[in-house]
Amino acid sequence: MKPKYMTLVEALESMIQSMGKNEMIPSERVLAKEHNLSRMTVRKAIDYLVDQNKLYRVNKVGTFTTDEKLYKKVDAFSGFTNEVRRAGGEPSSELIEYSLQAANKHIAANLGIKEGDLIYKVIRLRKKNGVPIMIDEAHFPQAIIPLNEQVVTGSIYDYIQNTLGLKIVTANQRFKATFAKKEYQKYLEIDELTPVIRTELHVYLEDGRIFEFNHGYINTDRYEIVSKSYQ
Amino acid sequence: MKPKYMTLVEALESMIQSMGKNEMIPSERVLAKEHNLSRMTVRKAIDYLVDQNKLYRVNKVGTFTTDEKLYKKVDAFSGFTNEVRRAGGEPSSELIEYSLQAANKHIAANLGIKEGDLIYKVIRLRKKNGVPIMIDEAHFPQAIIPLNEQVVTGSIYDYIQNTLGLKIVTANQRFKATFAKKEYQKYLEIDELTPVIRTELHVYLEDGRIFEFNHGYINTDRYEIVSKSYQ
DNA sequence: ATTAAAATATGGTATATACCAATAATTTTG
DNA sequence: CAAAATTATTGGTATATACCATATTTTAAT
Repeated sequence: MKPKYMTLVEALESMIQSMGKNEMIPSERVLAKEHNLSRMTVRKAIDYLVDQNKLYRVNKVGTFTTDEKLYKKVDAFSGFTNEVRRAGGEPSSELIEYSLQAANKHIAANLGIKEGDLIYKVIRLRKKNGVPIMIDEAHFPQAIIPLNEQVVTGSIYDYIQNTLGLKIVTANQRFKATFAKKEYQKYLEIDELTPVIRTELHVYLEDGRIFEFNHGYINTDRYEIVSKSYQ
Repeated sequence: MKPKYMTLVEALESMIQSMGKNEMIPSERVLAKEHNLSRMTVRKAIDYLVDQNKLYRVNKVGTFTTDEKLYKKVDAFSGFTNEVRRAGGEPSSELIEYSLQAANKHIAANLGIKEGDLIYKVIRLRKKNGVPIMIDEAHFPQAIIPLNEQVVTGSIYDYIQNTLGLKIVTANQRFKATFAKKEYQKYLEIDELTPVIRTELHVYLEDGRIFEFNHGYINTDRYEIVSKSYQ
């Protein structure tokens, strides 16, 4: 059974969708009355959306929409599928390429394996609610992650954690502004003059082995990278 | 007057400090009784710490400490000067503009203040080892951060923390690929076709007030953004 | 029309209470 | 001693209520 505040979150999300930026939403008391909820429950729903950067509050004035688009959390890495889902979206991916090949020097160095060792190369176009957001080339050492075509069309991270029982502990990510490869521009629905963020990602297992080396191109008009840091 | 849940947050923080990782803290009901608070107030304090990744909950079991110490080190926000220094570089900055002005609608919304409130606008070219890396426009509400020209040429963060005695707790940052403003291109030593990463930064004080809204342009050929995340 | 006072609305905090569902500890049963 | 049943404990959700301090709007006075 879905909690009531979650139902309200969804209602508010679609309301926000149809609003401009920095517009005020109805007050907590009004929302409570409209939805037959207590104000505390309404606050919980709003808390949820404030945490997601979709709303912000101004004390004694009101609660307003942000210019939030899609965003990517940097501080807790869980794979594209889970990240999009957590942000309240419906993730999907289109498989562009899937092959088993020998690692070249560059890939081998980034995975900490020997040149010539077998790796799976997986190129996927990632979408949120059907909208292309990023395209990425992932490389997995066959010796650690035995893939097959069925797994590749789903969430590889769920497979690694649940089926293989491996524990993912850290991810190092680098960001750089650049242009996308020509052959990727059509997938991302951009032209040759649209800058993108290129990510480079190394993901580690508990024992320190790298099981994924990934580089991707993000259309930041559709998917902004967000990071939250604490002191 | 400090809210009660904040007092509990502090008490819990020092408790966490003396505990190991993945250790269970007392239950909400016990904490409520011990501190003469209602359980809802205790939950609010725990919510705060969960959001900061210092605690995590397991439904029907308990609330536990994380291995946050490591995480904090990597992702802690400390301003450009300290960040460059930590990376082993020599930071410096060139003051491009410094003025006191009335906040326009956009700036006011981002700082959570009223349109027309006075803010300091500080534009600086940031360098690492004398090489221009990024340029940023920072905005500080005068009511919170009283600046002067001398402070602006040094580390504003050191001034805020040491002289004003304010506590910086969180920073939200967003990244987007774009091009730099024309007048900034010469400072960054790039041409009009070099993509940059645009950052947008909100920095928060302990009481939730935003004391800095900042947007900057990074020459990622010289300065890549790196993030490390834990699961 | 301007100014001043009053009323209203807002988010922020805090309490007390209640029930749920699943886990973990305890007790009972065989 | 082992298995099963019971009980206590846990976080999750939800309501109703109350008061605060300030921003905004409305009304009244000048």
